[in-house]
Amino acid sequence: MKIATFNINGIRARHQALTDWLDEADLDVVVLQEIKTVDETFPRDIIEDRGYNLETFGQKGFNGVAILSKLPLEDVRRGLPGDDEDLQSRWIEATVVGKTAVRVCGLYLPNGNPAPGPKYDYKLAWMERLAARAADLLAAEEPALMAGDYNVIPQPEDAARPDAWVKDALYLPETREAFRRILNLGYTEAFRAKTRAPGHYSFWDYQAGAWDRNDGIRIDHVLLSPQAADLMTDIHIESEVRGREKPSDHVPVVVELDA
DNA sequence: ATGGCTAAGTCGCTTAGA
Repeated sequence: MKIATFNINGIRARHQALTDWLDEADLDVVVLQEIKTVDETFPRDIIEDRGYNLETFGQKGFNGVAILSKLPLEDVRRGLPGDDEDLQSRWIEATVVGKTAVRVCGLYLPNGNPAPGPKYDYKLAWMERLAARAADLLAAEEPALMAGDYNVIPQPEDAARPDAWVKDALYLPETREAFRRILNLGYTEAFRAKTRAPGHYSFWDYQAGAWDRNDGIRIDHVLLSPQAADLMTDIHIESEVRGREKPSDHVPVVVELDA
């Protein structure tokens, strides 16, 4: 089962980039972030015409997540539990049944800048709620994964210029601690299970020629429950996508499970 | 401390992103 996460940065502005990639990548499941539209104006046809089932959790203008799957999507849930007042669309999950059933969660973790401030408080509170959901998923003792734009640079080797990020919400010690707390519940960070090498990024800013200078950061992650980690056969970052026409500022991360 | 770019809504600027 090939599962990808991709922050698309506006689904309506990214028809070509998304469909070109979908047509060549041969995926079973995709979680998308920053669709930046309500469900009513999501371009369902470009997805469904390619044989995907589709579940969206949109929002006007910002945020918004979706799950695409060639297999049926079962028991779909929208919204991260733990705060009924939270109106931002940043979490969707569903079960995909291949050889094995896999609980697939797609997430768009808050950016949190500027820090300190209310946006950073929201980020940390959201990460607390994520930890609670993550613990519940582990308790099920089944293959589960949480994939998406975490807006967390876990380690210095995950940035081309770590010094430039020391006061940023993506890299503050408290952010990285909260991310580690989730990992330490018992999750495997899929990409780091494959390699400790520096220089692998998933985001390059549109500004200042960041792509041309390879001034990137790795903030799109896949976390695996132990039962899912046992099934992982490969993972890679599709950085080449960033160099195409009218790209997202993020690139897809693709994990393969024997499931 | 920055804000060189991009998307979307409020539609000629502002907000948000990271």
